[in-house]
Amino acid sequence: MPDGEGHPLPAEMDLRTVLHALADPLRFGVIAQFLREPEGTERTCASFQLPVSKSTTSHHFKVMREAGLLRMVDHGNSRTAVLRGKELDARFPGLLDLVRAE
Amino acid sequence: MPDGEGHPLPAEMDLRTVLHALADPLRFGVIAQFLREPEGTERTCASFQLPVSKSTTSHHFKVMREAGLLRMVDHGNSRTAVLRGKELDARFPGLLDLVRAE
DNA sequence: CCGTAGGTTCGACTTGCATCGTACCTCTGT
DNA sequence: ACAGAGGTACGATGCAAGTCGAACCTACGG
Repeated sequence: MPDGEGHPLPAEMDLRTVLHALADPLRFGVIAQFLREPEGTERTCASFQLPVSKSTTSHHFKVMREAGLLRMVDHGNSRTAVLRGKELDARFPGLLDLVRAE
Repeated sequence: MPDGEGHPLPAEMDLRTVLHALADPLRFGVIAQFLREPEGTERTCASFQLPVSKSTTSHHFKVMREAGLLRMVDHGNSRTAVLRGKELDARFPGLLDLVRAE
């Protein structure tokens, strides 16, 4: 599957979709972990060691990707996820700060 | 039922609970309508004329109340809902601005 | 060339949430 | 005293979302 789709432009991002993505405890935790690391940090999905199966992990990352929270980067061997920090700050100012403050 | 419970203190408010409450289209619409009116505006649940039954409307207002978004005020005859604007701005700065900007 | 690691997809199951109807409560106005 | 308006509580139902296992794909390393 080519990277291709699943990465909305900032203008296409829907606040309710983003809020729904963040409302799940596992997904919220992933975003919160990204915010504790330097801007632009890349991590594999597996590195979070979520307490669910591999397919469920993939599902959650798909939800976050389609909401616009993450960008999946293909590195040949392993794909990595990156928080779309600057784009989210521009589209939804203050939102990530709220997550960070938690 | 006395007003009593169901009104968390700002410190007790949970961001994920609030995000979940806002993720629903009907509830999001209610909060958005409050934001288009003057601070402190009181409205009955029925005044929103949500396209659902009376019991479902009550359910949605309960979710918003327990999340801390609204305060129900008993006026003898009819109870009214008020957006907890200042408290939310203090606890989750920028959150209501995001809803307002939508 | 094959095994392994990291992800995705698919179908099935299960839990959660929105929804409804009904019954009930509390005030108000008549 | 009673009827109606506005809300709440409860049980049941239907659909969406989270979860899983199994199969598959791609790239890398031995």
